[in-house]
Amino acid sequence: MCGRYAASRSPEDLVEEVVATGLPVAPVAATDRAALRPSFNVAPQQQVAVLVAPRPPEGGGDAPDPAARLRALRWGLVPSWAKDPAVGNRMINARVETVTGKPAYRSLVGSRRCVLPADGWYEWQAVPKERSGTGKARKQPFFMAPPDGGLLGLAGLYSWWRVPDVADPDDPAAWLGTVTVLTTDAEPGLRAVHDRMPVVLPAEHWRRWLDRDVPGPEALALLADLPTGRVVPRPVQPAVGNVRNDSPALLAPPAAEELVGVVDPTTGELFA
DNA sequence: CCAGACGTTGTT
DNA sequence: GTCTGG
DNA sequence: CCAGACGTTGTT
DNA sequence: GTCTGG
Repeated sequence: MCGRYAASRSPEDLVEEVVATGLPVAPVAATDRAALRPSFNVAPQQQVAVLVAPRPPEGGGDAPDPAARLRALRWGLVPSWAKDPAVGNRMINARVETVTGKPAYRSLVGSRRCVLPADGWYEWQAVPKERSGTGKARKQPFFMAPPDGGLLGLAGLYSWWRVPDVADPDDPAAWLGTVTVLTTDAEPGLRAVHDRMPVVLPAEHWRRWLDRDVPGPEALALLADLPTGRVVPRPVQPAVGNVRNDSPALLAPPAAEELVGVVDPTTGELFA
């Protein structure tokens, strides 16, 4: 499901676009700026741009800073009890149906919710070998995105904790920030490619989803009955499979011969 | 009780 | 087959 | 998610 | 940390 996506906007453009939705966002910290490289091929274990809640009031009685923050977090959640950060290799997704029952995720639902800004995400359609002209099993990548190029917000959970081995709290290595993407059943228009998809949260829900004062169950209720049809699939270059490839050319339509045996998800028929 | 996992996807 | 690296 | 490795010794 | 498996 969601193990690869595109996020090609600069941090400054992201902030501007999110502010335009009505959600205040603080300027990007210099330390995060360098990590927030625009990319057409974002992969697990990389630093990704994540919207997190406004900073809670510090000390006593101060009003909270109302602005959300755009932070760089590592994709692949590492819970604070993890002895080996390699557990994050497997925790790139959390099923929304079961998230409240999972030890690795349950505690995050109440106060560590986030939004991952994205252009769209990639899914690979399995092409059975008997259908592909070559007689070999293949996978054809699709890009799922709004036709108008609009910004998506993927619902996620994150973790942020002090690494005890590093003495200096000002050392960037003294803190580990990681994130996972919530997944759900694919909407009907996408199921011919893949049966799961990330939870795509409309911009009008971002503020409450991020709000630490909104209890977990109430926040999860925001994810029920989300609108469908905003995202449409289109076949793209197989080169997207290698994360070292990163350019807008990945989104070009493949040659017709690449699509032998591939089901057009918009019609359910094979590509001609 | 301690030891060990803690996750999702897709596939034959 | 399974894990790591990107 | 896919691509690519899958190993050890000793050396700078 | 917290739950499951033994």
